[in-house]
Amino acid sequence: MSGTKERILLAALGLFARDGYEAVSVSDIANALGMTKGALYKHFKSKRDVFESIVVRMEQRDAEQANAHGVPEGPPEDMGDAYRSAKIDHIVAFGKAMFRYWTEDDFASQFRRMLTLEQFRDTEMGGLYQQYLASGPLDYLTELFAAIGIPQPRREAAELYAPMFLLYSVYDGAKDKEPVRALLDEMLDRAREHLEGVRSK
Amino acid sequence: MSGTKERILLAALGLFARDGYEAVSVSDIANALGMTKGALYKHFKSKRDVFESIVVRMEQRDAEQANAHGVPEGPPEDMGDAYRSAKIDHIVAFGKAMFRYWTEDDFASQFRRMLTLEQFRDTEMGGLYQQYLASGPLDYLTELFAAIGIPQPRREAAELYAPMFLLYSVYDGAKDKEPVRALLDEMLDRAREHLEGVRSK
DNA sequence: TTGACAAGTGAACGCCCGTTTACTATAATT
DNA sequence: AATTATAGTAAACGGGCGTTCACTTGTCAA
Repeated sequence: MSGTKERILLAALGLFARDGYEAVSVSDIANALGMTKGALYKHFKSKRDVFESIVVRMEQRDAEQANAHGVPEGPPEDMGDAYRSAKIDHIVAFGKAMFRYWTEDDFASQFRRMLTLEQFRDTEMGGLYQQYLASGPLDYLTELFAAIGIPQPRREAAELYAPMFLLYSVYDGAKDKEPVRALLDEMLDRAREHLEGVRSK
Repeated sequence: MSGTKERILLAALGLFARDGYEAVSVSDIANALGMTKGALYKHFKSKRDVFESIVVRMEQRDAEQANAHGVPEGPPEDMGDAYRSAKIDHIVAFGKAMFRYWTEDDFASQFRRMLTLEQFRDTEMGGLYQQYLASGPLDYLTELFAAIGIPQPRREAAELYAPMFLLYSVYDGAKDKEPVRALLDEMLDRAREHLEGVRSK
């Protein structure tokens, strides 16, 4: 038990997130930690093993995040306006927390960028990217909206998630991050107002 | 004049768009065309040269696209409601055309995915990605909205562009592309209705 | 007909890749 | 105190990398 395995994981993730898996050599990872590449093979059996351990680690973190901030299943039918309004508040707050998680948490932010770079390599990577960052969140929000009786739930889900998704990229390229966070909050607040104005059929 | 240079460019772009620049070897490109890598150096002086030629080619295509579908500068002040409404129609139609261009045009679609994979490598690549796909279109729409007196032009620009940007990624991962195009049209039409309801101050 | 040139082959160059191996030092267990 | 396990080094392995070079074609102008 020495924490070296963890340090290798984090260093590799940082490099994978900037250059992509193939462009990073085992020596690059080892050098970033001031060790030789031979030592790295005491902790991982291959370069691919490092990558896969990162994915496993993210799955663990994601499960924790979901338990902490997740939106539990609500009662399926006959809800009052006040209850639905509270639900909408909760979902929008959840969206803001998600944005901060994927931009400000070091591990999640780097993992997001790494997936972005690997998404077209094969169907497995494409699936992971979709699941974590594209159609996954979209489908999840669609179900939440459907469950509280919002009409056209997919369109509303896209309306809510699209600003988050766009601003991930704007955030990554922005020198000053603060206006991006502010714009995100403005847009999600406007989405919330819109949603609360929508009548369930 | 044999068109071989062009074929090399297209083959390389296809591979770069799937695997990323570093993960593609000169042999890969040559093999895709049934030639040896030595022949490739009769047309380009290095692997980097191939990449840079692709970027130059995209710049040419983009300039043509802008001339064909571009929104010219309108008269700066004192416009009637009918004129502003026509302007909004034009901008939204321009957005739909842009989406189809970046998803259905082979060259543009592959170039978009290639830039997505290279965006974090250095500031130059990051700049290109932002310019073509993230803050660039956003800033452009912001200026258009500001020019016709729409209040909070940046927020409205983000509201219009965000669905396009999200659906690029959903489109890439979708087995059936048609519902994605339909959702995009729905969302842009709703944005248009919203914009026409907004009063200029 | 000859000569220049354009386009392609295939082998070679030095270098770096991912991985394995032999070996060393330190720490923990018996 | 002797042994075993752990975590590291350094060198070597075969192979693929980007690039160059000597050489062969075919085409077209002089």
